[in-house]
Amino acid sequence: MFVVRDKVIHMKDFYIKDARERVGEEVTIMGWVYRKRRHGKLIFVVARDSTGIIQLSVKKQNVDENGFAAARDADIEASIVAHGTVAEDERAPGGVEVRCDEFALVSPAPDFPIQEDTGTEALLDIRHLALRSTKTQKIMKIKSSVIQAARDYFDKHGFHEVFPPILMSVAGEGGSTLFPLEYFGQTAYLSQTAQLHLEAAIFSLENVYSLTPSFRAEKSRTRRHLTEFSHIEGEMAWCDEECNEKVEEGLVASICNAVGSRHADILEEFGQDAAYFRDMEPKFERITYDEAISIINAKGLPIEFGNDLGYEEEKVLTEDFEHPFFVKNFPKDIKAFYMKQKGDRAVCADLEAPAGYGEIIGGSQREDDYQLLVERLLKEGEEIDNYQWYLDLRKYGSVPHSGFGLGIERLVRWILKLEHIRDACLFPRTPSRIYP
RNA sequence: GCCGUCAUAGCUCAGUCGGUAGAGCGCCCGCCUGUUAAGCGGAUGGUCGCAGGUUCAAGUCCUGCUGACGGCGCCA
Repeated sequence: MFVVRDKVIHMKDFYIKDARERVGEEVTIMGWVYRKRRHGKLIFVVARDSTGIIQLSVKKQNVDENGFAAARDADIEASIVAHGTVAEDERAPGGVEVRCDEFALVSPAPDFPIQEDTGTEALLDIRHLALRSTKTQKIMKIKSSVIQAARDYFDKHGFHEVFPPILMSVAGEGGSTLFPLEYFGQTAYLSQTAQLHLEAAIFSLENVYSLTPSFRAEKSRTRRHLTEFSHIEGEMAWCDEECNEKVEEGLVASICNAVGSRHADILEEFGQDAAYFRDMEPKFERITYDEAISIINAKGLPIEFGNDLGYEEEKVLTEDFEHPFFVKNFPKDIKAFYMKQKGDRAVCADLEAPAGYGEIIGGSQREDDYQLLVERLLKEGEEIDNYQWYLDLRKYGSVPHSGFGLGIERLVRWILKLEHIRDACLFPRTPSRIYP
């Protein structure tokens, strides 16, 4: 409850998106000043809230003296409450405006530091204010729906959400760089994947997923990397790699369907075809690593068999695909120790987004044999003691199982074709930015 | 870790051959009753990233440093 000009207001009961259905009615707008144009005794205030923007026309003859002064003094991003009648008017942006009979300033916003031509760096320095932009607002709505759709999918398919630890004693994937931290006299690390702990959880819940931040201490300076990202990971007992890919494509297609049908307006504002997402089928093409190598070579980019696909290779490989697709059966030497192997190959698949937006999912069937895991850990120079708990999972009722990790920001970036992955993040963390 | 670019007003930038620091926008003041990131007039605004060097004179040339941005590698 708060008081504006002697009126007690208990809650907001009008959102700007509903203006068109409320033409002719009196409403109370609560929001922030988005734009302002003064014309002497007439002031146009464009207000925004979480749902949209609308023009408020404030005429001196229609409001009292304090109200007019408030409209005159309300700076960009000042918080305001206004009352008036919703009217159709083709002179107003969007064709609807509110003709105000009351206008009050809730809190001023002198010298808001963002204007039209503010550059990337300056915006990142004041991300806590820049996230008010309608662009960020829309991106975060998409991200929210992506996560909701993912949870819906898992729920419908018999998964349980679990909450693995973020504080870890050892690496999840050998070689990757970890953020160390002081933990009561010993060194702990921020999790770079929940996978190992999810593997433990399947012996209780069989099909599990988690949504956690993951951390990578690589000084990656690219449009595809963050040091902290939102990670959806799934792990399934009694599930081979084929089964794994079915879950992955089902999940991604179902997320795309949901976003396509719920947010056609936002997709189109970002230049995307809503129908493409709404109608996406959970049937993604599968190619092998060997086929990928041939395609890349055929396109004139030489790559030797046995090498991992770098960004240039991914870009060339993905440019002709319309939908996301799997690349399967990478040579075992370029993949992680925990993947099941078959001959010289890892039993794995990465899901690549089209048009060079990069890997969205990395997944594999996991090695379920105790001895083979011990051998690989030793070969990589790891301390077996650190992994004893993980090895125990193969000692007590081991089962074939598979799992995957999906990068939420990468998926959102691909859906909206965002320039940079940090645009898909409220407070992006990169090697050079941990503030604000 | 590697390669490259950049750093001048609150923001976006210009600054020629080394010769007293500029513009647009914003903020502030004034005018304006239908604007569409309005328009017109006025005013304000600077440790030229930091340190050193060359020179009568450095935003400009040289050296070092710092920071950010762009790209590679690593990955989701």
